[in-house]
Amino acid sequence: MLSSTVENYLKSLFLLDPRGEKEVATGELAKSLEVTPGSATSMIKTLAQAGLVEHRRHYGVRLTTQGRTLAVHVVRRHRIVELFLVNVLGMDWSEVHEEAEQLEHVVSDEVITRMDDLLGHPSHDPHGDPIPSADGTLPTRTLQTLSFCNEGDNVSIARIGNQNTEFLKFAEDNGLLLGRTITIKNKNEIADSITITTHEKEVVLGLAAAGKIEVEHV
Amino acid sequence: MLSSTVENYLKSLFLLDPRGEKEVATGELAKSLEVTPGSATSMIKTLAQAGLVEHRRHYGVRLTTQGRTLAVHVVRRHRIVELFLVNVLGMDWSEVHEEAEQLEHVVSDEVITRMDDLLGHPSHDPHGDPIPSADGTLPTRTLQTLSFCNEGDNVSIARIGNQNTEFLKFAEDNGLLLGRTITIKNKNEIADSITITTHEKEVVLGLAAAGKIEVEHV
DNA sequence: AGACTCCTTTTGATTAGCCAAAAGTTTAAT
DNA sequence: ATTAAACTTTTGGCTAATCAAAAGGAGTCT
Repeated sequence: MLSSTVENYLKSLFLLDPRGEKEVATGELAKSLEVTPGSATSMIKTLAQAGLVEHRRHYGVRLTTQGRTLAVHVVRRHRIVELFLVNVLGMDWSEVHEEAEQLEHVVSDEVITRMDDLLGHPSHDPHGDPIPSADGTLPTRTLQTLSFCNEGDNVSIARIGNQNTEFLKFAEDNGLLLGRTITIKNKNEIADSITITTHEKEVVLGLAAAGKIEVEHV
Repeated sequence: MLSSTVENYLKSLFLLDPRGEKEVATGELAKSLEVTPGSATSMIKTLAQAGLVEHRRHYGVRLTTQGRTLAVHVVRRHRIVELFLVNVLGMDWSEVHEEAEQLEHVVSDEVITRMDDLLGHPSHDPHGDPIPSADGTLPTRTLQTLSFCNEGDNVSIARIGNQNTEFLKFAEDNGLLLGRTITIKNKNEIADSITITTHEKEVVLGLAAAGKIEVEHV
């Protein structure tokens, strides 16, 4: 059995590079796990030893096929648990991330399978992130961030790429919910802001925040 | 936050002495946690330091009020999770103990409260063990073990005091389910056995096994 | 090339838990 | 009153994971 720590390192590596396209820098990994770079280096060595990552000293680290498979399963557990907490236990999507962060390391495959059945084999979690299937395949969608949309675009919200509770509460309060259709009223690169309308409401976002919201054209 | 290890020590102390009547021996505690006596001794010191237990060297250890409160909450989490896994996810009562053993350390109070609501504030878990309420009170019942019953007694099964999967499967296969009414057909102290009937079936049990089954007279 | 900056890696320490085995206590038995 | 048996505690050592701080690479700018 993998320790929670190892699972978290693998998960972070996966989330920092879901396609396995690049090498992840030690510092980037360390930051995402909130450990010092030295800690990350030594864990990378351990993971490399175990064949879960490939490490080129001073350049970066990349999941092996084996490591990626394990990482995907952690992510699957996380996302199914999140959706379960929202759909079955009625929790708020803004508060389930932390909880799932713990549960992902202890729920058995048996439980995950049953939750998945009960939920009807969902393809996405409450934040719009894809749920890997049991065999490790990931549904793909081509999304665009809100910050790249242009004035007049009509788009539907597909994913919120920020798990921060405050951010999610803000989104919820302003009608920025998955599936909602919104219109880009104004975009101002200089002012670094974007104005959108959803139903009646008008909301102004900074472009950094808008970069965390992904949409599909309708 | 308490570590899982500390929670397990507290829980074991509670289960070995639910009423807080006696001092628990180091060896007994060590055996129940499957650690060496030396490990138990050193953890006992840590717990005593933290004010969670009282320790009389060479005599035994006992939960303080504070320690007991924490232990009861761990037990509450465990039992609610068990019932949830059975009633909501449809798992078999024989397989939920191990799962709950892990989950009890990570599920938040929020989740436990919601599970409890969904389950309708149950008083007992799938094995007939009482579920402490959120304020720490335990429902009490006066039960008798099957091994103390006499020929001709008509009793209803109230609790199975053995979490072993094999044992629970055996019980299930032989109709020894909570709430079932059974009749004691024969008891033979010399042969160390007891014969009972449930519906049509006749089952013979050793007295040790019968000692793990608790019943209520009807 | 030399110097500088920004990373990464190494080193040395720390903490929680665990074990094996030595040393110490208690109790019971002669 | 000794001795033995059974148990508990202590000691020393191990592993996983962490951090702080020193040392080491890589790339950049002059």
